[in-house]
Amino acid sequence: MATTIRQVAEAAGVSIATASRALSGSDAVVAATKDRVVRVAAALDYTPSRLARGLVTGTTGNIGVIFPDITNPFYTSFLAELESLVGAYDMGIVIGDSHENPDREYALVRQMSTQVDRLVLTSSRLTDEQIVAAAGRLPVVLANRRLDVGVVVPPRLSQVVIDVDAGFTSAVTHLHALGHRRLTYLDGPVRSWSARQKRAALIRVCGELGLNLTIVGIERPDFAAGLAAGTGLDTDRATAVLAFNDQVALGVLAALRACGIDVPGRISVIGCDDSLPDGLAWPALTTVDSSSRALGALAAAAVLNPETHQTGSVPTRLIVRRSTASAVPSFNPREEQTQESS
Amino acid sequence: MATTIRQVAEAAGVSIATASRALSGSDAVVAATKDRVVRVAAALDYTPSRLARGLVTGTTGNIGVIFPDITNPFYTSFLAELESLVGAYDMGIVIGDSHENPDREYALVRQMSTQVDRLVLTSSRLTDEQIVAAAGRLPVVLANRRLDVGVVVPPRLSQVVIDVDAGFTSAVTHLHALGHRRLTYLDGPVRSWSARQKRAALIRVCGELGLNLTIVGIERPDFAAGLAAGTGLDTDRATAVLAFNDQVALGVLAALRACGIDVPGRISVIGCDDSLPDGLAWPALTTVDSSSRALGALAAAAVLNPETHQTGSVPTRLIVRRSTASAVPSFNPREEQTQESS
DNA sequence: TTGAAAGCGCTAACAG
DNA sequence: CTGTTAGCGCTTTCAA
Repeated sequence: MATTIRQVAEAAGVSIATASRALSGSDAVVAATKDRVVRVAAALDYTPSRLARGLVTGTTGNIGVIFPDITNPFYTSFLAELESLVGAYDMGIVIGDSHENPDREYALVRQMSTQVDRLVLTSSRLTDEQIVAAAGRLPVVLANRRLDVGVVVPPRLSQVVIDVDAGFTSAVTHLHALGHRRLTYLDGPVRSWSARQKRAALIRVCGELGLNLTIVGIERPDFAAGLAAGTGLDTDRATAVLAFNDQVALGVLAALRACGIDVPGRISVIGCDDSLPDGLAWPALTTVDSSSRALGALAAAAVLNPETHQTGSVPTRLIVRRSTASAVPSFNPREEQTQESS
Repeated sequence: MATTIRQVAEAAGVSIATASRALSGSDAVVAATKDRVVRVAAALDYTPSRLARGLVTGTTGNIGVIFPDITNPFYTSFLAELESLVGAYDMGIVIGDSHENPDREYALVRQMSTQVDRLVLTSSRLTDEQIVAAAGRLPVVLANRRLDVGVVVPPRLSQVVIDVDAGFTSAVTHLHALGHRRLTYLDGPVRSWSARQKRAALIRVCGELGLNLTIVGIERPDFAAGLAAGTGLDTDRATAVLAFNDQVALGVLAALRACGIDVPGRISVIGCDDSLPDGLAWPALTTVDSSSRALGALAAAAVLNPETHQTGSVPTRLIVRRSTASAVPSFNPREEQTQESS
């Protein structure tokens, strides 16, 4: 069994209360005693039980983070940033992977709520009601998701998001200026709030500029899905492809390369997120830059300051690289098509 | 405040002991009572406190996992696999990122030891003594690391590793058969046990086959480092490059492509690990396949069975793809060089 | 400045 | 079958 404070107290010849005070740096204990206790504790390799402390103080020193898929680099870098910032206050981090399953996510929320001080829900697949309920148990930070307008936001619920509007507007404007008129969008997960945001922005801008938009659903927003989508791509239907994220765009790039379709000569490709190290994509990928690290930083700030309701938003902007160029003159121009989705 | 078992007991008109028994599925409760308690608990949205339960039972239902760098996909997929397997038993997962810092790692070990049942140390940068000390506090699973021969292994310490020997032997043999005689190796982190293993295997095989080996140290085993190393590569010194992992190899590939150096025409490249989705690398990367997912599965098995000391090892094998080919005849053959390291 | 005692929420003997 | 009681390790009043 591990050393307890009781053993420390006995070895130091003081009461448990005094030992506790000495160890927690209370000023209500004389220096000599304090020193002795601290020394004894070190000698005994004493580590205070977080469980016991948590039970009495009501705070555990842990924060919980839940993802839909921990394999996705978007969440990994989010987590890395959050960890760096929060870890400095020596708080522990409890993680949970919902595997995109709302039921499992809610089970995780309940399980965690008894052992963490605050909860970070990334791209939550829960309903607004469930999220509000969770916020009733403990302070919650919603990341990459916002409650619907009209839902009353509980006091201890913070929301940090990525504002895709500017970036997507630039992306489509950029394509339009290059002469593109038909765009295919590879959409994100069905339950994803951010996917909905991106889709809405896209539909709006394409409508304004008069671009024909084809929306294609994919299974998971990863490289393999992009590869599959890129392989079956109808190059007659569009001269440009925009992907939900960089992983998917990378897959598209690989597929087109394998098919011998030139990028950006025959078709232009745009990604989203900054998850890719510079030089990985070939050709270099034009992308809507939106840092999940920055989102992690925002979440960390909200976590560390749970009393004040926080709202934050990460800006996006277009980074133009090699994968976009002028649209080729259409060989067999078709009649105008209406927007469709799958 | 959250609902406690006491409130459930009162509302159901039973003692808290009975409530506890009913909720934990004990058979020593009559069905009617049990039903009533369970129903009341559900109505009150009761969630048992893991802290309180842990304090009395001595088991928390959590496992701790510590990494040197959670950003590295090697650990991400390790974690994903571990999580799937362990999560099924609804155990929680507490993570810690040591940032390659042994002091921080040991602090994490201590902090975690009071709130998890078992600890998984991946690629630990601790000393053997520290690891043995940790195993004295709680069952430990060492992943991607093994204690030095001669160190007595404590009863509750399991060790799971990747056996790089076969894979690296094949890799060098493969290069040798293609006519390569000069090989550059991009080495892994200084404190890494697995890097030492790979280096040792390489030195041995190169010695046996008579290949000239140049070992180059890199900072972090990631894409950027590979890019840097690839850019400054001395193509006179070697006709083949072997990288510590696929991330680094990918960087080398990108650098050579940018420099207009043909792969595998001018130089062959080999990676390590299976962290890359198929089709990502261009040209397709010949690699020493070693699954970190498989390592995660081994770790999960050891975690779930802590009483029996476990030892496991993931096999490796060479997967030949496009990035390796015959060595070009040397234009300016130099005199034989001896092995060196940097 | 220190100690005694209460109690955080829960489980596990031990009686009844 | 159920209730009473005694803690798990710690912090925090309240007295001394």
